[in-house]
Amino acid sequence: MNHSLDKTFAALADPARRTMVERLVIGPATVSELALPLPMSLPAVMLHLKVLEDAGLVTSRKEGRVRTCRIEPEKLSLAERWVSARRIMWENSLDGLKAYLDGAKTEKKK
Amino acid sequence: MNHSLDKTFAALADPARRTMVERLVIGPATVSELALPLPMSLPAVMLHLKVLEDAGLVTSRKEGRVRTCRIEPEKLSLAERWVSARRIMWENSLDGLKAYLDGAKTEKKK
DNA sequence: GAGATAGTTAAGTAACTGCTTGACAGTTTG
DNA sequence: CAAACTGTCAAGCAGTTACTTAACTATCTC
Repeated sequence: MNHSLDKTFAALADPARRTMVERLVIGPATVSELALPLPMSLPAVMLHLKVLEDAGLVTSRKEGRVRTCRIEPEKLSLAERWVSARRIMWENSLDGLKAYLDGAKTEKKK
Repeated sequence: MNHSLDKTFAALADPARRTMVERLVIGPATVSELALPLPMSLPAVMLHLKVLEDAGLVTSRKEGRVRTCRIEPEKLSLAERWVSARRIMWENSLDGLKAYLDGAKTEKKK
């Protein structure tokens, strides 16, 4: 469980991989399409793809000589839920409540 | 901007650091308190704390001989927003729409 | 079947991470 | 002041990450 979050967050920590994810949320893409905007060699892109697949964020299938990649959004929302749960916990804490109220006050001042 | 996300996600990719964050959303804590559940030396915890501070997820202040750490939730919600924006994009894509409808169907079957 | 296309493997390298132990510094407390 | 407490610095080490280039395989297209 935690191990899964490790890999998900680690995968998202790299700008090249986030760029790949940003492309894939629009729809499936080939390896070359993913590589297009990235300033690196194809083998390097393959390694990033492997990291994303290992994290379960992306799956791919090879048909003929083309590998088509698509996003796997469950791991994405797993990460989202972890973060939002912590933010909510913080909002329910005294520390967070105070900061929230202060924030609301300065918001009004605007 | 992207650089900030790099550090935030990288910081969250480590279980020790997530444990520290989980402690801090409850309220401020000292370095020793953060170290208590972690299976490592104090200097190691300091390094993790440095990573969290570098990412802007945590701030700390030393009073006397005690360093008190507290969470800084803005970076947390920055990461949250990046992920949720991508999930929403995916849901609006044909790929995501299809998967969503399929999901709703299997959900009904239950 | 020759050549272009799309991807893969291998080998090597430079930099970064995550830890350790040991020595040390500043701050209370008895 | 001496001892205990809380944290910090430094050196060093093992393992991982993020690439590179070069060579290769498999698949289409003409």
